[in-house]
Amino acid sequence: MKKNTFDYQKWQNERKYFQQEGVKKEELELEPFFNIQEDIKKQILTEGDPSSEVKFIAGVDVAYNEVAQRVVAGLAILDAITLECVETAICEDRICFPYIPGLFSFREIPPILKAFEKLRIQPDLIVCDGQGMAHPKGVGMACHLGIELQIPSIGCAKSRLIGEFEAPGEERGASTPLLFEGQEVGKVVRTQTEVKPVFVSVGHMISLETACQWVLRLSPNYRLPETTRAADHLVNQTMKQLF
DNA sequence: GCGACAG
DNA sequence: ATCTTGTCGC
Repeated sequence: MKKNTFDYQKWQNERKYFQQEGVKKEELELEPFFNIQEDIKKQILTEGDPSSEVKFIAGVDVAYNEVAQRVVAGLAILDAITLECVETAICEDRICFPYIPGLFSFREIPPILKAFEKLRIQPDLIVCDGQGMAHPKGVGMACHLGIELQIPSIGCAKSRLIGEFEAPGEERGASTPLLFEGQEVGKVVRTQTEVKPVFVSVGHMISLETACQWVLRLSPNYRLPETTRAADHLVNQTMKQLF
């Protein structure tokens, strides 16, 4: 089996790279990706409170059709005050990377960046449907995207990837630390009373506390932030219509 | 060696 | 992620 030498620039420019090479998940050389994650990790800023400047917030989500090998990445820009969707953007493309826990961002970021290019409004904050620093190497997709775009970002995942935690209180707003190797890498946050909590972690240029405040503010009526819900609806609707 | 494992 | 019916409730 020939080994693939990974070129990040090429990967970003030609998202069909792996598909063209016919690289299977099992024979994928992981070291190059770990090295990229190491570089990204050094750039992560875990402090910041952009709240006063936040006018627009981007929700990000991606839908897949494995059979057709197609992917739809979607962005929903919400007004930070009214939570109304003021702009959307999508990118429909071929799937370029397999799903591998820990390397999730390499699968989702290419089409997401394409969608960002189509945006008229530049958001002041990004909420991702996945982990930030609550990741085996501390570099979840929210970190990767935040670094790539140099925009404050939050990871808000529906389930756990790493770490241990105690269940938070049943009341909306309750939270407990998510611990990994002796460090607090995120928070388990109850966004709705007696509803399964979400996993919040820092992406880039924001503190964990501020990130949790935003997730709560963005989830007044449902378990997930309105940003994620809007983006989710957008990509599912688009994929459905596309078949 | 045996599970666990964001979407 | 996606495959999938009905059903309970506001």
